[in-house]
Amino acid sequence: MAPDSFIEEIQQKQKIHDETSALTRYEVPLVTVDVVLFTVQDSRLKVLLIQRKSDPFIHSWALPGGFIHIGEHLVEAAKNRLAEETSVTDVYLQQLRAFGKANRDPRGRVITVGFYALVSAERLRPEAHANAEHLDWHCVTELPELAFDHRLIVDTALDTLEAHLETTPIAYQLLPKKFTLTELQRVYELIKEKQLDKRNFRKKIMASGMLKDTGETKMEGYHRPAQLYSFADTELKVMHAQPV
Amino acid sequence: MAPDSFIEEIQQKQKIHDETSALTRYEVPLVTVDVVLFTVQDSRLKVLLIQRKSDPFIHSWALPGGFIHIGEHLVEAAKNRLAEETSVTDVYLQQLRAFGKANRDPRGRVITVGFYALVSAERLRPEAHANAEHLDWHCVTELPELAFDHRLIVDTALDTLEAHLETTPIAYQLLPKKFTLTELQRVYELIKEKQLDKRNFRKKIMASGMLKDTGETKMEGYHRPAQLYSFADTELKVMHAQPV
DNA sequence: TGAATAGTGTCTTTCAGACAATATGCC
DNA sequence: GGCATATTGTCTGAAAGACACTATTCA
Repeated sequence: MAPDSFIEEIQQKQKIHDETSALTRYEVPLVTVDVVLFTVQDSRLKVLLIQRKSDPFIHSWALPGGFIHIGEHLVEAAKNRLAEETSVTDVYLQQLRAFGKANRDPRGRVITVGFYALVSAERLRPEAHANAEHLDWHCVTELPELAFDHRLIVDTALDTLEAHLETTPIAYQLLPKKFTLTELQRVYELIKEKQLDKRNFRKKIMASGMLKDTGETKMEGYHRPAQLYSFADTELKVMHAQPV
Repeated sequence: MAPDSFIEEIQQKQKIHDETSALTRYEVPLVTVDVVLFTVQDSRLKVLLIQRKSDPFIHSWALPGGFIHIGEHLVEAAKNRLAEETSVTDVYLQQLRAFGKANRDPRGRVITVGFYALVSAERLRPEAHANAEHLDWHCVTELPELAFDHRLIVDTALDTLEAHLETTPIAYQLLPKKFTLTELQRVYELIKEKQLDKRNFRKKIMASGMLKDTGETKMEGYHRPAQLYSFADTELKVMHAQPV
């Protein structure tokens, strides 16, 4: 091979233009993060999806995410890619696991670290949607076909979320700061996908000591107003800094 | 820069000699797998560690593991690196999660996917130790200082193992095919780090339907022989192929 | 007073945990 | 018989689950 064309080829390879060139350049697996962001809207559990603008899977829906930069901790990478792609910040983030089937990305070898995130509808800035035509919330029960193995990641997130619900006070991450017991029960019912008994639910929640009565009430419609509660442990409210 | 030296430099960069050159070559995070291999020996829960022969952390103890090859699924990579470094094969493998603090490897940006593995002492070939002077089992209660963030990975593995013990029949992975109820109870006690009541333990285990009475007995010492059991679900005995 | 949701208590069943005596084998 | 471990059942307390009526607000 002539030195000139060889240099050219090498120089070409050395330059990263976009995701695809990064993928073909190296002989090592690349690493991305993908975030399954949940919220509750209109009494439905929803996931934020982005419609892809490029191949592969052009026009398909996919999870927000992207490549990890060289100096970023994993959680930071997840936060940053989510913020860049969706303008959503200050979410509760938890790692699921790594997803690394050798053929999960047709462009090359890409391992992704999946996260789930929770955000309450009230914390969502409407601007996040304004500039992003190809970004939308989808009910977890009516998901479109997803790009890559993102369906597996979403399903893993749903299972993990349900398991965490029983062991960790995370449901409030999907609610406003002050909420009624009925609203809290709705969140549990949506995640567990089954109806719960009102008396048993309240008995259990109140016994757990998670909640603090704010003394305020909430009127909505022509009926008895409901007590408003907040989560008792303010320590738990700060974003969970997990070791990664 | 003269073309010749440029080509030379590029060619140099293109060649991966060892882990360190791979680490300095790329501007992207690299990915490894690390395996926390547990076994029960002499009534102790032990972890397999390797003494490092090179910097960083030279002479420190570390988990078996290594770089993921371009075509390997994650689990395959874990199996292969474990086999290469320790000659141990046919283990039960389960992913923990990705560990990716930006500074966890002083050589550069390395993200590792942690696994835990279970192997029964009887399945361990003695040869695995013969050729490997720098490879040894360590009691989980008396671990030396570990390289990198491997202590965090081991602690995560212990927590995960304990959690899985309650939800999945995995304890038999640490036992011979046929075992006594007392032996099974020892495994539970070692992992949970507390003593269990013999009657309550047997009641629960037998109620779960996990076990099958082999009809055989085991004599050991001058006392009543114990019944030998095996795990009932042969499906569960095959190595668990998880989606990655 | 009618409509709509908030709020509350009892009974039953199930599961976890404390607890001790008998059985079997070999010396 | 003595020794060592295997094997077995009852009682109690806690938590989960089934179940129905009263309270409050406004039109």
